[in-house]
Amino acid sequence: MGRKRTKSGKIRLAEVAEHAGVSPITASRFFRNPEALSEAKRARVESAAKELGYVPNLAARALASHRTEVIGVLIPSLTNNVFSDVLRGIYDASENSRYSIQLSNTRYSILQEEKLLRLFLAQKPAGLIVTGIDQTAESHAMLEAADCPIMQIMEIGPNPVDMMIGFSHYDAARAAIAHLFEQGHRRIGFLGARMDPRVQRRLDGYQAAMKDAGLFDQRLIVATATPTSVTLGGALFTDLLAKSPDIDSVFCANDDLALGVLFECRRRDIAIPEQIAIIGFNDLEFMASAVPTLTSIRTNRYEMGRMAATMLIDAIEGRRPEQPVLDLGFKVIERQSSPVRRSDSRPTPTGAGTANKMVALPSSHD
Amino acid sequence: MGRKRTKSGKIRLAEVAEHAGVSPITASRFFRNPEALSEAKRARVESAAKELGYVPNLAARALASHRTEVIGVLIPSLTNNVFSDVLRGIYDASENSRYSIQLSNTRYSILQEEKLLRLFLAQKPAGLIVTGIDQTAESHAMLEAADCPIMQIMEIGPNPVDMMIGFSHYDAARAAIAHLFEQGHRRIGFLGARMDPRVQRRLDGYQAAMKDAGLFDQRLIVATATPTSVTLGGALFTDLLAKSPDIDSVFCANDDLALGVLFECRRRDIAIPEQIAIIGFNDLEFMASAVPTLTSIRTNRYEMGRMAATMLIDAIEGRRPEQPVLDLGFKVIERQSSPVRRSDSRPTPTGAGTANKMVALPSSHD
DNA sequence: AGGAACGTTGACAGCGCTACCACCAACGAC
DNA sequence: GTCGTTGGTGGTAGCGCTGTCAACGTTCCT
Repeated sequence: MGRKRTKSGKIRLAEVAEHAGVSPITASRFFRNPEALSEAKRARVESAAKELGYVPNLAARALASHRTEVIGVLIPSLTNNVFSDVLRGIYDASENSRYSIQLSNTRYSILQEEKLLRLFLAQKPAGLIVTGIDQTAESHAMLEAADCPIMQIMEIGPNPVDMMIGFSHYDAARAAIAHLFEQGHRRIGFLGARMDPRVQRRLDGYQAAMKDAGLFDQRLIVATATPTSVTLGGALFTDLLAKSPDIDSVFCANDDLALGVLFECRRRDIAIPEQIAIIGFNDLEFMASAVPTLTSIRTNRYEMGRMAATMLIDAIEGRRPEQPVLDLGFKVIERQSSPVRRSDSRPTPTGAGTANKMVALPSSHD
Repeated sequence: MGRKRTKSGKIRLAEVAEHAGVSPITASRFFRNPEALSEAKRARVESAAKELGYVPNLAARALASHRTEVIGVLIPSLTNNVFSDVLRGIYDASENSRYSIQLSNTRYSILQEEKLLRLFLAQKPAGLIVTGIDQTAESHAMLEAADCPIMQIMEIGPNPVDMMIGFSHYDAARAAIAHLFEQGHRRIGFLGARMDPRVQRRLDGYQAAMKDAGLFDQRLIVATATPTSVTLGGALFTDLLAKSPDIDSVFCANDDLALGVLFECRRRDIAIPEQIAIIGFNDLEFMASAVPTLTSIRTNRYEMGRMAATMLIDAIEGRRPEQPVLDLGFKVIERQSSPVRRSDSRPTPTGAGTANKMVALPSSHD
């Protein structure tokens, strides 16, 4: 059939064109912009390609067209459940597109991020997804100068490079504290691990809420740069108890820590929620299953990834979104670990806001 | 300086060569095989490249050389913690190599895997990492015919396509059951979710061990195709209790299920380990932190990913391993959820093997 | 001394595809 | 009827790099 083959025996576009009785350029157009072809030729090329089992050579395409069909994704961690949900959304959204995902791990280092960004940009990606809004100045400049759509995820903030999708960690933390206030708690501890920018903003939200209520106390805060884990949750809670034995509740910056606190309370025979209330962050699956079930802040991680990739692909293909910044909000999911305190139903401290329970809140941008 | 530039303003190899006062091909060799150059030219090219900020065009390289520097990775799930550990190992190992990772999600479908394999192979990857040993016949044929190194991970089995790294899920399950036998348990339930080939083999191992001991009972098995979760663990355990109220222990095919069982026991006021012993699989981090701490089978997931990528890269570069199949084994990690039963110290049933506690076992291939 | 052998370098010709421009018919507007 | 205009098509000329092979100088052997 095909008289000329590449050494590897692969079918080239020229063979398809010949088989279909059209010029190579017409065949090429079929794959890039089928609408430009007449009905007849389109059908001919299509059947020829199928018959020959043609698969385009992406390297040649990239070389000739000066662009690739690669979407670069920079995330800080592969271990963290939070990111695997986001990633799943990204992969799902890209699956039926022509774009492929190129994933890299910054390990929570903005210097590493800068290095990877340089690497990515050199290959002219079709688009880029980066985590957060805390890039180095150099990274920021590169992103600004990039000639492809950029999507920042996980957070929203004031100066999007291009598009942005996320939620306010600050507001979410405030809502968590507001919830505990409503339930009658006053001595609310904070547990944080890793302390990346997003956790830091949760801490900021916590501090603001506590200060507004006149309840701030430095001794209520236990934070570490150590990567998060369930075990660490127990350890941090132990520290917290040592510093502030009189706490009535704990806000954990993520759910792993909350689970660790739950187990530590079991070990110490501390009753949840009677002695200590717990609220987590992210609403991982196990929170609804624990005993007692654990209150948490639900964030739309899968949706965030899916939307990010979808919007990015749209932008790549010229369909720029009307609204480049999307706030996916969060929900306070109330469970057994933070019920209303009947015995102590003081009014909600002022200034702490009033989160509607179980209702999605678009986070107002700081 | 550079008088000729690509439209995008990028430095090309030719510029570097000119700047260094050598021919383009010499400059090219510097990046592929620096040892072939003389000391002097090597230094000249190196400094010229650095000075100009040269970044090679991978598309052009791929087109000219008929190969890419991409390692394709096919995994069944992005959600499962197990795979994120493996992936982290793969990414870590590839990070300082010239190879980049192209990840795709088969969603536990061998048909999807076949499709993705076809796609990958068309782009001539430098190497391929696939999960498990249960490919379609078509996939298997493609892998056999591929002209790049192939690594199968997560399992070991009799007929490696090329290289293989993993452990025997069958043996690991048998070791889990042997451990429970040793502790004096007889009515051992099995809980399984998803029932992918690896979980199936764990079930096989469980069944074989139980049959060998003359303790097999179909009513002890609860398995579902539903994806795993902590909540599901509770539900499956509830089913198990309904079918076999007299169980003395449960082998959970993964740790999420084990955690779900733990919580369900709390809800039902079933004492662990006094009434029911629990053993999980994978030894996720939280198992050591739960109350009581949970016995599990430790598998070397990160190491598996790291070794897989390392060996694959070695093979790509011509350093084929002396031993193409690597058994990473497993460990029984004994914790509070499965202590020795003093009150009932019958001898270990025969035929169930005797796993050395806490000692790594290379899994003998079925 | 002559030749082989080696290490180092360069010229040339593409890899498979697409950007760019030119072309041609068919059509309507004036 | 002439002129644009449009939609469809094709020719040409690379994209930036590397495979291949030839050529060169040097060293070592006989």
